[in-house]
Amino acid sequence: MACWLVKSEPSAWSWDEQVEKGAAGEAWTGVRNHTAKQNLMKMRNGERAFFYHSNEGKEIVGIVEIIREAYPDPTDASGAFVCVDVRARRALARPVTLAAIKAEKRLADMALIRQSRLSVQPVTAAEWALVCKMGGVAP
DNA sequence: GCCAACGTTGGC
DNA sequence: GCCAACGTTGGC
Repeated sequence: MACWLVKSEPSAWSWDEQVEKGAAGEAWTGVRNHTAKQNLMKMRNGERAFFYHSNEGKEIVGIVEIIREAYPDPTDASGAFVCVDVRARRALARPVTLAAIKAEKRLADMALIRQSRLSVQPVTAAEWALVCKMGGVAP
């Protein structure tokens, strides 16, 4: 199973808002980048993604699960982009900050660092396991 | 099809 | 608020 990381500015959509949606989840809309779209298209039901707060916080705060695979983004009038539905699974016991990720050599190749502007990105199994460990949750 | 100008993201 | 990275647009 592939692992992912999705970014959101908490002022636009926060982890707390995601948690409030509960098991029903919410559409992950607003992606307007083709590389990010490609990644959305690859997501499969049941896969997990880290929920990262950009700008404010700059840390991974939780884990979401894909509950609906890619479909046309209702917020995109052009019809070119897609969204998926995700539901919150659990918060990290300790958020993993960007600074902590940068300080960890084994995470130097994370897309979060190498492609800082990409809002939907793949995470390797090794990266997933390590970030979970740093965050105090089971992989 | 190239490339300069411009806009956006996101860290600092 | 600044700026680097990078995607997009539009003139040629």
